[in-house]
Amino acid sequence: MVTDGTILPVGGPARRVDDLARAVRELEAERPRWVWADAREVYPLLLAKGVRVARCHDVTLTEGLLLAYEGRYGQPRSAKAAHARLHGLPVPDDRPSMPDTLFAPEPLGAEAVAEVLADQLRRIEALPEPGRFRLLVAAESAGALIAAEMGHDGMPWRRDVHDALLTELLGPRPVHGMRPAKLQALADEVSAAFGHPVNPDSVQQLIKAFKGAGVALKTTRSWELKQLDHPAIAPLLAYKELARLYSFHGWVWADQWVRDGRFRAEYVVAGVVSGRWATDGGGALQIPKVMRRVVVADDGWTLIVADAAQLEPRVLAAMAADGGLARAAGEIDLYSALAKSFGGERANAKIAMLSAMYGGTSGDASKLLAVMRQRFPKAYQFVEDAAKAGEEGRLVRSWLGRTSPPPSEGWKSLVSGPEGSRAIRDRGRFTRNFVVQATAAEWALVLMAVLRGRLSGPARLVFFQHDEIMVHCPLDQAEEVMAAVTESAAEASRLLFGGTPVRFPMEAVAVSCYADAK
DNA sequence: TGACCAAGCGCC
DNA sequence: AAAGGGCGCTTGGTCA
Repeated sequence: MVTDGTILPVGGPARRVDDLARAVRELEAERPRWVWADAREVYPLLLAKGVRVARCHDVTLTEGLLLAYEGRYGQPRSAKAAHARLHGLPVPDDRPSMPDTLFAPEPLGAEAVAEVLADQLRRIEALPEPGRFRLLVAAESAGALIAAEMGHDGMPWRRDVHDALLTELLGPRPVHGMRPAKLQALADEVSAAFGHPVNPDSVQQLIKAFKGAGVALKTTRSWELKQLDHPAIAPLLAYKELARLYSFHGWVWADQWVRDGRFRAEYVVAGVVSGRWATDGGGALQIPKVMRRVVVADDGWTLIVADAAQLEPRVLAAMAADGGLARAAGEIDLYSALAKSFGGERANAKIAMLSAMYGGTSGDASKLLAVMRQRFPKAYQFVEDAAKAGEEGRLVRSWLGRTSPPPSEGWKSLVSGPEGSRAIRDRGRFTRNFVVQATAAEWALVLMAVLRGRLSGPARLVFFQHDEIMVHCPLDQAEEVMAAVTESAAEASRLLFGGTPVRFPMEAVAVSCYADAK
């Protein structure tokens, strides 16, 4: 627990404090922007003491953004490393692959952090679009606060409902090392269908067993299995689905991750190169939809759930300033609005957009992409340029300046070899997708930062999944929180794209159970 | 025994 | 319904 530290006011002398949490609480009344080396190390300790802050500048996250922009992706980004670089000293390695050096025993002094901050602000001002990058830094730093708060507050998770659901699907919780009854019954059915014991968790055993039954398989992916006709298929598919539920989000998982009626996830801000969040244990971003019925608001409280509709194509329309696409993106259902350009077929419009953003080539994609190129030339060109940059080994950037990692040495050597064209295509698909995914991620980050600032009283953000948010609040706050969500979406759009005609609809619903949100 | 990889599939 | 970019997480299986 942090009970002492140093506070360095702007322009003033450093002040040692015995009780850092208390000092922060008192100074927070003036709404300062706290600068700290790493929110992940500081903020959970403050939250544990009941202290929350409105704004911060996270030096580590900012250094990561700046290094990537400068083409130095992957260099140590901690405040300590940044300080060492400034002074030409040996740089401590703080990459995730070096866990034992992640938390330096000796923290950086406040004066040194201030020095790194000043350097960062200089580097930001020297960028071609400092205003955009400042917004990115503010949103990323707000994300650090939100991630820590969500980990602290937790999403409501009813263990009794969870247990009932698992028991219904799998049978009662088994003793250690045993399969639940229904899972074992399915495994027995699979073995019976082959006439000998087969472990359905073993790819090797399955492929061998199918080979013995005259069925040649390259993989045991469910979509491949579904095309086969064999008595083992049905129980095997059922087994795979339930086994995943059991091992990923079963009783053992709940023992580890659910306490006091809350699932406390460990989010990793900027854990994905595109700026999406990742998780460090708990799998908060991969909770199966069937588990949503376990997320239930407290008595007298409600869950406000909202997701941004068709966020990525809207982001593309706004970035590319494509008039036609922007007009379609002024509608609630973008794909329906596009349908008439694609022979009246909404599904075709969707394929065309997704193929453009992800680099798809299968099926009807190329024909539909030709239509896209003709009808929405600026949007088409925007993603083509991103793909070309990647294929040529160049960097690409999001709207606010988050920058893709440079190609690896391995890629560069691959390019001239026999696998070269494949490597080039893969890299093009990556950068094509990066500009859209990264900008969508920063839109969502800005939305959350704005929304967090608008929440009052006990309302709390408790869940975030790429383009979807959840707020837990007392019932009588439901209306104001729903309005705040919609207003925050509009504000995020304005902050990123100014007066774009593109709309970013974010309809919020109030439900007592997450499963009722759709 | 532990480290590491591949397969597979959940989410967006 | 999926295609396809990004992830996390578990199991089985191999190798030192």
